[in-house]
Amino acid sequence: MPIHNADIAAIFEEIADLLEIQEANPFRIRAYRNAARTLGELSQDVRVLVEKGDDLKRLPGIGDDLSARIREIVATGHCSFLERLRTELPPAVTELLKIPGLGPKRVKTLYHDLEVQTVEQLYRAARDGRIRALSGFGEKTELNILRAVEAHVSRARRFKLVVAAQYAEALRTCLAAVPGVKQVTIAGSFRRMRETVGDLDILATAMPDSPVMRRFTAYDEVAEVLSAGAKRASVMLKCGLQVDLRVVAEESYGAALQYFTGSKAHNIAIRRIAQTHGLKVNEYGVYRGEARIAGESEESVYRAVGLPYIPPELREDRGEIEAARAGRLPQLVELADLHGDLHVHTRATDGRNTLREMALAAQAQGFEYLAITEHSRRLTVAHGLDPLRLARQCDEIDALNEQLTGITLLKGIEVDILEDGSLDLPDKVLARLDLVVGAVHSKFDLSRARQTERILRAMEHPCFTMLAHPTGRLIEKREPYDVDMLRIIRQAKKRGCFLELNAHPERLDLLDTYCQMAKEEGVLVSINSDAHSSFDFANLRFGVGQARRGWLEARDVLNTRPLAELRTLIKRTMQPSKGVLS
DNA sequence: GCCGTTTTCGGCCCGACTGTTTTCAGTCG
Repeated sequence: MPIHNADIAAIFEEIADLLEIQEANPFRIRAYRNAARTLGELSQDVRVLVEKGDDLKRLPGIGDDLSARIREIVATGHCSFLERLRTELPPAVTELLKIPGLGPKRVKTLYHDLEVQTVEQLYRAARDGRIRALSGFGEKTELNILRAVEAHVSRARRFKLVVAAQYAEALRTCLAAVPGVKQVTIAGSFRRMRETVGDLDILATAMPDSPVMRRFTAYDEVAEVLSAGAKRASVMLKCGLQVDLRVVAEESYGAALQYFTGSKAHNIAIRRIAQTHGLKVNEYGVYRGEARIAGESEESVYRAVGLPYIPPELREDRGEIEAARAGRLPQLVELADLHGDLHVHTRATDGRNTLREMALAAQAQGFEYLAITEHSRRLTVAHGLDPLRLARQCDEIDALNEQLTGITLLKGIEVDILEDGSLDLPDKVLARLDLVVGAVHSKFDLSRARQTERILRAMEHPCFTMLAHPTGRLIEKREPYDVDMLRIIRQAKKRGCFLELNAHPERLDLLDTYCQMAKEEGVLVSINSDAHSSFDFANLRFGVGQARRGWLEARDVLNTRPLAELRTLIKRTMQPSKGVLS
């Protein structure tokens, strides 16, 4: 079985866990974790790099030792260092580190004094009252462990951004109304527009006597108060979402926002830079010795360490700091840059609104064009269009375009890509359309090679304009299908066609790293709503967020183009030489 | 174990809260 980046990352994580329990040098542990992170986010296959003889030490956080370990893992499929560690400690104990409240010190004590190796053994030890007797533990800790194990078994999940947004907005409104509160901002991964969030981080500025903390812990959706101090509190909502509130004085707002937005890796990198300038950055400000020199705004924090403002979506320590330093930060795309939407449905198939309703809703968004792209006949569950029904819809669109002013409907289709890579409608039918969006809706489990060939072949079709939701994943529901995205992106470049970034909050597919890849290869991405109702245009903000996380600028996005330019770009994807279009 | 605007050696982000202890270690974000 070929070794994937994720396999190597998992090995390094396990090594870090075991070293941690052995109380190894913390910086050595961090080195393994950093390397695991680097590999986990790498868009290229490390195995391929190794086989090509590339120098792995080019990768951040990979030096002599770790590159040798990677080579060993790629060559043999296992890591002798990890195997040696496993003889010293049972591998199952690393599972204990995942229990909130248990760190390496406590896990080590539990293992040595009570021979606890597994979560089940931990549960029994806590239930039987054996943990409270250990030095450094007490009754309260034992109870907390018991509850943490119960919660762990029921598995704390991540929340889709759109779901977290509902809780976040309600809480923000509630807290903003508390006396003495000045500003309330949702920070954390929510502000960075990650596709899912593990918890909500809320920042408030307030007068010292404001009852904001009390109101927060007494909020009626709170199931449990996890911790509560003067400056910080954590609660668990009834829905299972953890919320942390941090309260700071107004003068510290920028520093606290920067700190609380993260990511952790980004903040560590920023603080390290601050050190080289003889500065200290914390959530209250930027300090030279005792003197506070910045912190009222995020801009001031970045300026103090010699950097321009970095947008939250970029703060992942994935090259944004180097880009900032070099003055090469992207001018990220914004919702207002979009001129239209190239993927929506109507009542003709599985949408809820009529053509006219969708057109008017798009116009209300300020759009200049809207492509109607129904499902094709193979997708019977969605009542997909056959050639006759599609022809009728095209006539309807032509007629409606005569009546509408200020918005143009484009005739399209979301045509199924069949298992062999052919398209689900005859060439002559496709040739009448303004654009053809191809999508995989079946046979998700093909091998990587066959799935990739299937899509590449579909893209060869002379009418093919755009690949919809390129990996097919549904967040928290369905894994992406296995494809070689680099090959698909390069094929798109060769063919001059486009990739969709589907803004549906359950899809958000392309992933951010693939957006970056598309940009680097010079392939335009279209941010589409895949709207099935007139309300769904609201989801475009999530798509734009994902695009920003992928470093996309307005010029990297197809549907920021005015209609005339869009038509020219689409026309270029057509290949009349193949005869289909004549 | 990595890395270099002070460094090829000696550093490596920083503070809040909890619980157990009685001045602080452990954990978390």
